Amino acid sequence: MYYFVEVIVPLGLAPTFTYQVSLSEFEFIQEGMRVAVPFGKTKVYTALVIEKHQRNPELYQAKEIMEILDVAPIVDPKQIELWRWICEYYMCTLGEVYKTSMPSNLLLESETLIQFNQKYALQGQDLTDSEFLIFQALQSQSVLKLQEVIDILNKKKVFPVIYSLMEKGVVFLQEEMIDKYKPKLQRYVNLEDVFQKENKLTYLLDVVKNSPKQKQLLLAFVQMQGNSNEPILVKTLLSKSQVSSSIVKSLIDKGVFHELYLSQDRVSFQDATHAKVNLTQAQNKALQQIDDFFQTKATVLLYGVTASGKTEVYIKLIEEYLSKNNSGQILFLVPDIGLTTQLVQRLVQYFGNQVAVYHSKYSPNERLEVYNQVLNASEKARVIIGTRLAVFLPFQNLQLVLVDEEQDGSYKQHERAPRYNGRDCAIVLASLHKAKTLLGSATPSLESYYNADQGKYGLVTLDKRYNNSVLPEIVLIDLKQSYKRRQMVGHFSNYLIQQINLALSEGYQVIIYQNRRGFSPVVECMTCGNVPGCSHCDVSLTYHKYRQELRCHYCGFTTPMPKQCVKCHSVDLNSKGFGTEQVQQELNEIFPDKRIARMDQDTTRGKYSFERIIESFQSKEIDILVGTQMLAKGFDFTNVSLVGILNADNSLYHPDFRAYERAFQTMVQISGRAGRGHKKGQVVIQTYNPEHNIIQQVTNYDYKGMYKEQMFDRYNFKYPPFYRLVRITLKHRDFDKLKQASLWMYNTLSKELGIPVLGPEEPSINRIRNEYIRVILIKIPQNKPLNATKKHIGKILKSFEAIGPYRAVKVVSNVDFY
DNA sequence: AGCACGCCGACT
DNA sequence: GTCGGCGTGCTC
Repeated sequence: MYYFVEVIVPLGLAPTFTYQVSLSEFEFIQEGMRVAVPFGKTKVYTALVIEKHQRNPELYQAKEIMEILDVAPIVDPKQIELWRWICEYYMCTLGEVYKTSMPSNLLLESETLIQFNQKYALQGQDLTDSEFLIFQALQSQSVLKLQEVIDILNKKKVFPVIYSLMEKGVVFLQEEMIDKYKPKLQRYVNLEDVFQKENKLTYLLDVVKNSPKQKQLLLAFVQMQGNSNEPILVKTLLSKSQVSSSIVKSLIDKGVFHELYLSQDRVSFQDATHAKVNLTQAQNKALQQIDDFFQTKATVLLYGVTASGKTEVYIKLIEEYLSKNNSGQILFLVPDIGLTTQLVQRLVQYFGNQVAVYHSKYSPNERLEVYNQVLNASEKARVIIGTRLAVFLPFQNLQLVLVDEEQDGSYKQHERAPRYNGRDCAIVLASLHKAKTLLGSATPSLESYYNADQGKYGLVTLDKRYNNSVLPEIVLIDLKQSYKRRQMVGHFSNYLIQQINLALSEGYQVIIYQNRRGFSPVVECMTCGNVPGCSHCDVSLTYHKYRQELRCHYCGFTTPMPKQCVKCHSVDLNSKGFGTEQVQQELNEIFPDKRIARMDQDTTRGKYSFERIIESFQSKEIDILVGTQMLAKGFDFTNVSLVGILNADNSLYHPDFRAYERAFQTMVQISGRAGRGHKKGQVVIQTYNPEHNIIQQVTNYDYKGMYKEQMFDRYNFKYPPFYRLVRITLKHRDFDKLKQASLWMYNTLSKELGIPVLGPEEPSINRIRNEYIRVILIKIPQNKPLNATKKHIGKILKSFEAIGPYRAVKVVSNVDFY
């Protein structure tokens, strides 16, 4: 009898693979366990068992697995179900979902190691030059990595050399899987057993009576230990007792203590302070409505204006669900990492160590620990705060999902497959667990509001700000007029400067929003009009003054700022447009005695730089904060009375059907940072188009007006939520080949699908990293079966691949692209 | 996807 | 001649 397992490998390959196992392995293995499998000629992958069976494959001989890596499943059937939904809906492979789902520590790949064969008798006389170099290297270091061989020989194709060395018996190859997880060990001490008695203190003090420091330490120790007999962490013992570590050492030597190393959770929070949330009447009513809706609906949209106190409602809801079900888990999604810190601090006050955090800036070890806590339904991970990645955690008893700022584009993953939307996956995840989902936003996405409108979601509204604070007043400044009347200093209108002065003099802080980083986007030669562009992409370079360089925002290419025009050598270079860096500089000139900081991608590179800026702003070390749309996220700054939006127009004119919706959302969100304390806030919007509908709707906080108008356009021009979009991107280095290929693709799609297909369009940036780009847009009407249509598209993509000359064209499909 | 293999032009 | 580029086929 033969026994097989069906596995997923972490690659972009559609099929599952069949491996043979022995009877005892077959009996031991459960679905959801990992196995190491040989794959292809050299590789070893961590595969996941999703089925056990006895169907012997007819067309090939199944390989055997190498090793079983788990003793119990680490992935459960509900996760696999979610994965299957994702790969069908977002048109990707199970392997890709598997790969993003697992903490990297659980997905080890083999590394080829070149080992010296100790039995090799000769001294290298029979070797060629290259072979001798390797031989030499192996004398000092008996194991070489593949990359090291490449470096030593200084060439790329090293396998011929290695093979010949193998034949000559000098080396052998070894595939090594390294277990990357290292538990974090911490030093503890405990009393030797002889002292572990009722009256230990008197007994002990006698032992150390001649040493005041040791006495001091022991007193602290006994106090900390109480009656528990548990080991005590040396670090805290030292800080409590205020003595040096040598005292610990001498007590160990005396035989009073013994030391031990215990593994420690990498992330741990303080206990809850047992703070209580007190809801206002409006919040209470909202909570009540949410609960009522959850009786009949799985998903509820909480539409609450900025600073209406949504977070308190969330906290109360979490409290409710935690007490209702004593092993229940709650997932709290946030759009990006920057937001977690503030939120975690708040939630820890209420839920203490039951809070866990999960996002991509966590180290692999930290992520693995949280993964395991969720898998084991640990008390330490009852409330999980995370980014979209957190939908892949192995929930055992998920009761409630919260999605804050549900409209935020960062929920959608663009860069690589699976191109999923965390919000939408969260809703599916919740339904698999029969849990409830609450979407929250001050400016809901049209999609979600539409769903609420249609009765698919419950809709709960909070239209008053917390603490009776009022929505900030919005003042429009007409830039055309202001420039004409010379009421501008740089990019600041006189009015805005005056208001900044006023706010600062009253002790408030100011936020200035400019949605462009760098100093100025374009450098232009005033003599010949030449604009330096990126040599790899079809974009102009952005001037970054601080580093005196030109940078490509698409591929990261940088070059020093030229002193003269590269074309005509004129020195008359001028910059057009402006970014955050220039804004900061202007502010420095206008307000030389104020502390001005900047927050954008350039200043928030490091792991904690984001938090640092936020914290120093909160603690009033900064007077004026300049930033990009990062600032639009739900930060709670209580001391900001004024927000300035320098140029509202550049967000309006994006060639994107969501541009207006987004412009509305960011402007309202940014405005919402003002006046969160007691003083009424003010927002100054500078624009060339004060009459523009979106600007007017922002000024009047007219979400419904915006919704109605935009929905009308979406319907007329066949966009979501009325149509589902699938965007196909084709890329290739050869312009003509790409043109042909995309034409074939367009023709086939539009002929076979019988639904609207647009393109193949040359995007406004038509070359990135030396690859040309074409885009095709497929619009799936509501009355068409979604999955069948996607399958059909998938088939067409397959037949595209089958065409020889087109094979090298990279094709990416992006469902519901944002 | 990622990798090895094999064919081709460009140089030491 | 050798090296690296790139198209092609394959992975249980």
